[in-house]
Amino acid sequence: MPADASVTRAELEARKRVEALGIDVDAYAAVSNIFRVANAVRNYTERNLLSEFNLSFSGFTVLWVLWVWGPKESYALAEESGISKSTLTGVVKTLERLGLAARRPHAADGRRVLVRATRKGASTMRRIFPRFNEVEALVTRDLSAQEKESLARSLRIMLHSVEG
Amino acid sequence: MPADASVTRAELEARKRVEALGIDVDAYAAVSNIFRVANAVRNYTERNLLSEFNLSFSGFTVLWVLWVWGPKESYALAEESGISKSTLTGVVKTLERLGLAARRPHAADGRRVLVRATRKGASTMRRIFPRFNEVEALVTRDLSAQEKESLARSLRIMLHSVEG
DNA sequence: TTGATATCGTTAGGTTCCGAACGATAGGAT
DNA sequence: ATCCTATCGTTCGGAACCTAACGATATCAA
Repeated sequence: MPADASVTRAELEARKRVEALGIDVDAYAAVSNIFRVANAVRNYTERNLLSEFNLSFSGFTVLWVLWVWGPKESYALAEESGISKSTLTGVVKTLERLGLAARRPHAADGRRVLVRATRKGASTMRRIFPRFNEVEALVTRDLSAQEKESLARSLRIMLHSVEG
Repeated sequence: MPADASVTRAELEARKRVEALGIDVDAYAAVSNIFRVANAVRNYTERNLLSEFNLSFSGFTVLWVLWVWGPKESYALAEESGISKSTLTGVVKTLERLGLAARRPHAADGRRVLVRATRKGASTMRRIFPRFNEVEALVTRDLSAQEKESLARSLRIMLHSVEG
């Protein structure tokens, strides 16, 4: 059975409601479906994988960034993780409580703090990430390699537009 | 100047870190960029548009659903908005405080509650939605119509995979 | 009619999340 | 040396967010 790519009932209803307003329907369809998918994958992952490790999606993301980039200052870590620095304070506290991350003062600048993944944090990521990627593979299983690449490419272009 | 669709430095770093783990890189690239874009657009919209109306992104989404579908029971409203029913209770409280939504008991079933957009809620949506769509158009401005359609199509396929 | 079971929305408890305000530190300028 | 300003991470207050548990209502069987 081929995968279903038909427009959902919700989308049709929405279009009917706004079609008199001079709306860019293609832009609406693209963006609204990004939110739907992001939401669905996030919830799925939190329930079926991250809860096992007492990690929130943000906690996972922050730990992931530390794992990939190595120790990072708070501001840059928040930026890269897509959360505010005040939120980061709380998330890092939780990671510290779980023994997955640690803080240390900057050698030369008393204001700054360096956050790093602990050995336990790194080994946890090595266990989680392959399973996270299994979810990524699962949710993209009905896309061809070419479709996946095209999807990623379009999203990178959008990222450039919204961040620029 | 053509839009930039090159792989970001963050992505390259991530690939280096995980390439020994037998990872599906195409799936990773597709999914991780969905999160990045969703996050960026959400934050951008909350700061530059919704804050003007004291609305959170969830508040906007719930009100949007009510506007499009008409009165809805709590469970269905939560489902369609992509949040849990307990979260919905709080969001609807906020919308009621703002005078944008109202609750009424179900005629035949004492357990159920119907939520609807007020007149003020509807008029607020008529003001917000065109501007929200402007943001959608902005963030997709460097995609062709065909690329936008293809993007939405791929996302619908993914939604089907993760929700099925 | 009563009792067991299911369903609906809310509450409870705890984490995440944000912007704004705050202290502490840094780095110039004079 | 001492201001002035900028920057860093934290705290604060309030909303959003989840799961689990709860009361109220509904449903159906005995």
